[in-house]
Amino acid sequence: MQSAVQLLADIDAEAPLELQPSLERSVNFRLRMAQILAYKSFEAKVPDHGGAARYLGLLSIICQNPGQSQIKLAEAVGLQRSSLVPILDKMEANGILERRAVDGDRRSNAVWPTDHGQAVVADLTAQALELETRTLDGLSAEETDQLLGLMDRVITNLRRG
Amino acid sequence: MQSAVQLLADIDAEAPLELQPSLERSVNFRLRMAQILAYKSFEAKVPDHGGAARYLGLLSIICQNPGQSQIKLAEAVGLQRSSLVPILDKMEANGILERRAVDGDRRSNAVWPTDHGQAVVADLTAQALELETRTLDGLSAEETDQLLGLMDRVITNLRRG
DNA sequence: ACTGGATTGATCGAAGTCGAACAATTGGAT
DNA sequence: ATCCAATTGTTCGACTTCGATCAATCCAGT
Repeated sequence: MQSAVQLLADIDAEAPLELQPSLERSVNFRLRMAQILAYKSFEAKVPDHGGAARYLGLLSIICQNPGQSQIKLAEAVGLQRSSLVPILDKMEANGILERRAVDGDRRSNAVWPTDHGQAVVADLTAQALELETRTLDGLSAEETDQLLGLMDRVITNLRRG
Repeated sequence: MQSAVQLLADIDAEAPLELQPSLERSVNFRLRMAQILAYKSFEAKVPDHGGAARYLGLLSIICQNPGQSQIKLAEAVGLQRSSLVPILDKMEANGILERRAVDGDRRSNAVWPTDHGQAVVADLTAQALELETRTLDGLSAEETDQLLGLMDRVITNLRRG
């Protein structure tokens, strides 16, 4: 059986290029490749909903934790708070979320989903689950659990890094 | 045991924000998070060598497959060929690689590493292996093999997606 | 009550990536 | 030989993210 670790060019190339053998055997390299493929796969097939598809993680957090400040949201998704501003601007303009004033702190905004935003998240989440199903095709329930558990341990290690 | 799947904010936050439960259990979400963490972890600790650290994968390919065209290199690392131009410009200016004329096709460039470029790749590859060791801390050899195998299957699935 | 440092959101410039162009070149069909 | 589509590298404008900075606001210490 051929290793799935080939370079991205292999998708439609004749003579695959090679990496240093030590990199080719690396989990980190696979992480990068899998993430790129998953990202492209998702964005390619999903209606954009005005920027929502790209930031489903963010929007999901907003729905599950309505009323958070922008700074907490930025931290939660690993963006700078300055990067979040135009993203929220766009989603607000598209009627997906609202910025509301916080009483007790006039610096802060509370970010709330609109009804439309909640519907969009539900739709996109369903499509993310479809991608998940495709991603895990052929893996048994036990193997899926193994993979999730091992990835959790890797993530814990990287956090401490 | 607590799940490693928390949002990135948890690194130094008090009250973790939550995702939709279905997303929280997802391999794709973990892929994204792990990749972000690994990327930051690597770039944070490694000397830049004039842009080489960021493009270790590319540089590794160039060393293992010297003389390739820019278009093949771009495909191999998943970049547009237009995006590769300033990257190669910079590395060429820093003496890490060369663009040589190809006899038989005057449109094409052959990209070759310099001696210095090869030394840089060796150095960076060693540091990538260190990150790999940290990433896999606590995993047995069998578990590491399991993880690599499962990720290969996931990647194969994503390719077909 | 006041002051100084911290926090929040916003703004700006720099850098990276993409996609649509473009010029030069190649190769195939006639 | 000649034309026309495809290929290669490049340039350009749009968009995204970051880091530094700013104004407004909050809060702790006095």
